[in-house]
Amino acid sequence: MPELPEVELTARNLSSWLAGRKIVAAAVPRSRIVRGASGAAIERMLVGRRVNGVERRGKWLALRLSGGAALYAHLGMTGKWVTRPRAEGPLPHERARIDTRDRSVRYRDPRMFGRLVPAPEGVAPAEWAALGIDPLRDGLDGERLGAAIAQRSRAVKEVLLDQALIAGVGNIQAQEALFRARIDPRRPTRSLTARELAQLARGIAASIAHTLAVESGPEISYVEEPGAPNPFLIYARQGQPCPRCRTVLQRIVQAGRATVYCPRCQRR
DNA sequence: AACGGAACCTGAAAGC
DNA sequence: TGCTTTCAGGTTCCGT
Repeated sequence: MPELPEVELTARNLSSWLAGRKIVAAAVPRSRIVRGASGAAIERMLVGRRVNGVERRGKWLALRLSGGAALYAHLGMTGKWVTRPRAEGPLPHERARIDTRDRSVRYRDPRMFGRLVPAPEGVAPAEWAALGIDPLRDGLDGERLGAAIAQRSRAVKEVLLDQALIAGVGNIQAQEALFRARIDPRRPTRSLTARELAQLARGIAASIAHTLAVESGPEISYVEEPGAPNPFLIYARQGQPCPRCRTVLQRIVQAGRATVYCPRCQRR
């Protein structure tokens, strides 16, 4: 279940697998992942084209193709791009495959919340165009963060999940960043001081950098998967002691999503 | 306009 | 053991 760091690592992997190479075959069976187009249309767009590069913005990916075309992709909750030998058969929940002369790249997605959006003329889908500041691509400091979110009255944790404001932060990164910044997730966003906004911007950057460092590799594991380690400071650690002050971490629900926080060292 | 809640899906873990 | 419930890091849509 990917957020900015996992999508960034996916973009790097896809780039190393595909950039500069020609697509010799593609298979995109009909599924709800493909909307507003047919799988066959995606196959036609891909085959014969060269992959110029892979771009990420927020939780979206863009495969830039020769001739000005692009394939936009979102991983949803359970989407994952992996590479396999061309001779290997379809993986469980495989929704697409892209083959070069010497490798096969597969898209797996059990829950099918992901998306594949063809753009033969390169025109980005509305979801891509609507994305806000990307902390990794655009850089984020207290001032820019404040300009994006400061007037909001909703809880800061909920506002951080709005992709139109800050792109790529999801339920884990929001919790981790607020913990690092020592800010209570329930605080009305507009109550944050300039100093706290600066701390939060640093917290977001630090959490993303930490996640990138610990998760990099050709098969990115998501923390909710069976047997996967939890590399996070507080995510899903309710009931455990705070790593900073040993107070028991609490779990609450905000806008239908779980939030874990330390009631002592995250300031109200 | 903004908000909460349900919906979209499957699979694994926890509960009974 | 096996059935039921809950939960999951995604977005979107609908009613208020």
